[in-house]
Amino acid sequence: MATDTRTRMIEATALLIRKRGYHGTSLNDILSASGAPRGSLYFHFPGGKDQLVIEVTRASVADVTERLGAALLEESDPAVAVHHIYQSVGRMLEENEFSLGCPVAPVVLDAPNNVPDLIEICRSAFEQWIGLLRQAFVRAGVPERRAQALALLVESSLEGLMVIARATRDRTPLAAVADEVAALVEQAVLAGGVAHPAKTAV
Amino acid sequence: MATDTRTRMIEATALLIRKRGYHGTSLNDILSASGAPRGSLYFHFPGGKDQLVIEVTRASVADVTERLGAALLEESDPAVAVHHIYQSVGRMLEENEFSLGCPVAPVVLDAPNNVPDLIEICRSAFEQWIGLLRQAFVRAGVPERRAQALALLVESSLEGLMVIARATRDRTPLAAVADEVAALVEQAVLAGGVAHPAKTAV
DNA sequence: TATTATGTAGACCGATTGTCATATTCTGGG
DNA sequence: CCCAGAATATGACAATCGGTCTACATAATA
Repeated sequence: MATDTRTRMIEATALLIRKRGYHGTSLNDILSASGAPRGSLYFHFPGGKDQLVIEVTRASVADVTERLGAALLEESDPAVAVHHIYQSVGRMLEENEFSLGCPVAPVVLDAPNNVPDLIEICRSAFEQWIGLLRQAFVRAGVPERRAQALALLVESSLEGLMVIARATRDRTPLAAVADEVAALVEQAVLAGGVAHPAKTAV
Repeated sequence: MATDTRTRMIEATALLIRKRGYHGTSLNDILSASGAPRGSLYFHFPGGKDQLVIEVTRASVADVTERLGAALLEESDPAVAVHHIYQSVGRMLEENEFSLGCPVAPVVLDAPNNVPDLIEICRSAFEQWIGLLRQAFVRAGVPERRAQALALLVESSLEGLMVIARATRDRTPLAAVADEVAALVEQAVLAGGVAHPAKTAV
């Protein structure tokens, strides 16, 4: 039974942070959302709110990492995989009426600087996600350097789109960017097997 | 002077919100940062914190809009202009030791849902910025639809990069994505004036 | 029954927001 | 030069909320 209360707390907190950020989520919110009594929080998380948020963020990141990795592995063409990823983010936003975003962004923008563990978790989250994307591109023949740039482009645009879509309550930007980026990835894959990539700008 | 205190409050709040978000910024923080006493806040902003944040966000958005518009006008080649924009965001991040981000994102992720004015300001901010980018691309000969997709890509990646760079305390992702996106814009400009979006212009 | 592991309740205290009565500064008219 | 009154500034105050902690209750075990 212990774990039940504990996991309910973690899940409730994960949702609330994605909705309202670190400071926007109070213990009262967490308790009423998880139906747990006040004191239980300090039994399960002696470190208080910070410890709870750290565990929540760790779990959320692991979840995203797993799903991102799976999505990239089940499609051999990374352009298709990338397209799927944008679609699934769009679906997630719509299903939650645009009130939910990335679990990491609110922590980065909102969290107190005096919790180094939390910042490290966020840093490593982005590193992992970008790394997964880069690897997928490399596997498809894109040169390392270009693969990294594309991975950054995909990850950053997704992160940004989650913010923009939340403000505009509109899913269509996701689709437009998905097309553009998928085409670019496709092009990089084709160019990667052949000569050298177009890298010059201006 | 009255306006002096008022503007100092607005400027202090703008900074704090970009650093720590809506809920992470307390009235005490604002007061001590602006050197104003408590009561003055409610004299200048009878609506309290919400009114203050609304005015602050409006001002910040106007500022960004103005600078973005100027950056896009002073360069005829939008690829170059886009490159400059990424650079200037990177510079801003570095100069502030990666503790500052977009003024709108924290409000979107963090703000209370019961202030519709605030949400509307954020929605319209993204609309304006994307519109400015789209117009610049259209002026350079990119078809409307493609221009919109590219504008979304630029804006979303910038927004995302500000979050990622803050977590990683690293400016290099900005440069990598800037190269990639500028090349893509260049390509779209070349293709736009001509016939069809064909192969890569190496 | 005694002891320990697990879970709960609510008191505590500082922080936060918003209000108010009073002080000070500014302004123009006599 | 002074004064009336409008505009602005001030910090003490109340109400609420937030996070933390200690004392208590229950269940399992020996």
